[in-house]
Amino acid sequence: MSTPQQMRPPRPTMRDVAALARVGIKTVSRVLNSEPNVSRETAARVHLAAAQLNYEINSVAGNLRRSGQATKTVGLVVGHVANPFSGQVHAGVEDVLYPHGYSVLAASLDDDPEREQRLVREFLRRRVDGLILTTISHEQTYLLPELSRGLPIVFVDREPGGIAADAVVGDNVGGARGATAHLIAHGHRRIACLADRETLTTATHRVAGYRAALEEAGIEYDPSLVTMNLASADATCAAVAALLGSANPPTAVFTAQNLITIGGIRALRAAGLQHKVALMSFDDLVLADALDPGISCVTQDPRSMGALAGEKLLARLAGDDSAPSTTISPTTLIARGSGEIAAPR
Amino acid sequence: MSTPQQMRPPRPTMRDVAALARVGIKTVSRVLNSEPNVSRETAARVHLAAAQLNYEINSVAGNLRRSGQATKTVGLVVGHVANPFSGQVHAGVEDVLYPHGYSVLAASLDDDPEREQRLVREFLRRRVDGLILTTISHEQTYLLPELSRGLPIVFVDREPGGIAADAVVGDNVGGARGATAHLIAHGHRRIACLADRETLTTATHRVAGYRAALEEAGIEYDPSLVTMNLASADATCAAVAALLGSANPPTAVFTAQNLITIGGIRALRAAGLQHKVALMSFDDLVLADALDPGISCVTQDPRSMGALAGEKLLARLAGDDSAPSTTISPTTLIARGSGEIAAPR
DNA sequence: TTGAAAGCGGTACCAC
DNA sequence: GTGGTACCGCTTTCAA
Repeated sequence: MSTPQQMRPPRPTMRDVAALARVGIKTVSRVLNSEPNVSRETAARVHLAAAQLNYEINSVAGNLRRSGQATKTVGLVVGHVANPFSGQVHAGVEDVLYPHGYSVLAASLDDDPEREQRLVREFLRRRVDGLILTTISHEQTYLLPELSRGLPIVFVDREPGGIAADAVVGDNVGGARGATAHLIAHGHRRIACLADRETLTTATHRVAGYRAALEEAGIEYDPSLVTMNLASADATCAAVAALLGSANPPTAVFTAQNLITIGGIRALRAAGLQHKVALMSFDDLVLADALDPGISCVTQDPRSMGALAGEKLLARLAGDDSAPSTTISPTTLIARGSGEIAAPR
Repeated sequence: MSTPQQMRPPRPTMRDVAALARVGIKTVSRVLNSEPNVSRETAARVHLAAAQLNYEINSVAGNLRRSGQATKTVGLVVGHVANPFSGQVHAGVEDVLYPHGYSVLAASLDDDPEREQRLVREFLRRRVDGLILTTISHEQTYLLPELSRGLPIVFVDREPGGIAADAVVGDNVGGARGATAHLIAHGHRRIACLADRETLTTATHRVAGYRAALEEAGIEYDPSLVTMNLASADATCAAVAALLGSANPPTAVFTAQNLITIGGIRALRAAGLQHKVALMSFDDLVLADALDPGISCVTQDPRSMGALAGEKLLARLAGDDSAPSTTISPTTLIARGSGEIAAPR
């Protein structure tokens, strides 16, 4: 079998259209790009020829010569395309960039730090005009050459390490503090905190918010109530089960991420304690209101975070060269029942 | 303010690397593409120069001249990137295509039929090597020229209309029949069916499966129990509430899509009937097992559907020119409680 | 082993 | 209004 491409009829080029319309190639270019100074009849002939050949302009070739080799493409790296949070970020980015003619090359880390650099490298080879990144590795100094070259890079959800760059993140400290304070307001003093990997600023900031709330209430910090590096719902379920079975169990639980919340819910239900032990989640879940009790949470707006990141990128693309800034997207507390269970006395 | 691009230091080209390494440009190309017939010392000089300049090869320019102008890019259109189902499909596609060097341009329809053609057109302009599409418009004859040109196109989740092309879909008829038969086996004879827009084959096939199960059991079809064109959870909630309040209400409900299921759950709970009226869902939901009762469902595997679509595309890309085929991905029935509520007698 | 020249499919610039 | 020609950054071809 020979090369498959050779068996296919070749795609028409501008030259083919020009020949059929009996005009110069430059005139075809003018017509198809809606440039001025073409007579109506000539334009009509060109459009007819293009339609007959089913010609579609080749923007890849065009962009090669065009202004500064812009490709009108941006690269988006998210934690995992299958995670609803990532999907919302993607949607927000799309909302903002598509109307401006940008396409989005999307890829996911799959929770694999190795992939981060590989994906970015692939995007650079494709000469994307900008990058929107959710990172997983600890630092991003490998991006320094690109940054100094002026490539717009915006981080979303997680702040970059080792470099100064734009970022859009949720109010991790404030949200966690609010959630914890909410539990304290309902009389709890022994509050467990379950969080993600400590290489992620999202996780460390949420734990920091938790501690801040304790401190403000004058409650002593008990490290045995805090478990970090939880990477799955199952691991969380086991961790919570262990806490509940301990000598001095918590009366409330703060789960600092959506998968972790699922594990926490499972553990409480397995122990039959879902109406006894309070639960506050960081991030919302579908059907969280249909559970009994409903799951109280502080929630971010990932779609708006994606949109904010897209807007920041557009601004940079348009020449904004102000100092890098971090935008903090607010969180909202939603009370549904699980967070309002009072502490026993 | 002048054009921002002009203020940025220009990105180095192969010529810059060649000059610094004092070799010809073709030698740089050979080294960076790991082609044979280059001396070790020359290769070392080139690598050093490339590293000094932070040079990254421009695959866009390269692909312009390279074999058949392949761009190593595929376009993916999904229903909505923010929908977990779409995210899973995306993940499956990525799993298969990335190891083969393809990048994925992803875009979502946002439930807007208008967007479908615009997005496809944009992908064609970018000369993607293939297309994986979840469609929303009723027919896709506009793709005929591309199909006859040999562009690989694989439909996923929903079958194409008016054209013969590869497709990967769930077992909509079989899954719906199984779900309905499950309810019948628990004594139900008045089973409501709530489904999506009738322009979608997924919706019509699921209703067909529902009817097939009734027929097999010798139950007469009652059109008043079937509501189609439900586009949201809220609309479904209202529709179910109306059915429950009618003179001869259903004893069981089959919700034929995940958003519709959410509406159904809300309606049953609002009426306090979640333990009286049985519910079977098409597609699973996060936390469906944590509800009381747990939500029984037939579930597809969207990630595997995405992967199957990716594999079909790879085969076409490799020259497979067999007749278009439709792959049916099986469904699994998961019993959790809501589907096993017996009919009153 | 190496490199000069042509060309991929368009756009920029400048004559006509 | 129209079109020729150089050229974007790379690969291909072919000669040295």
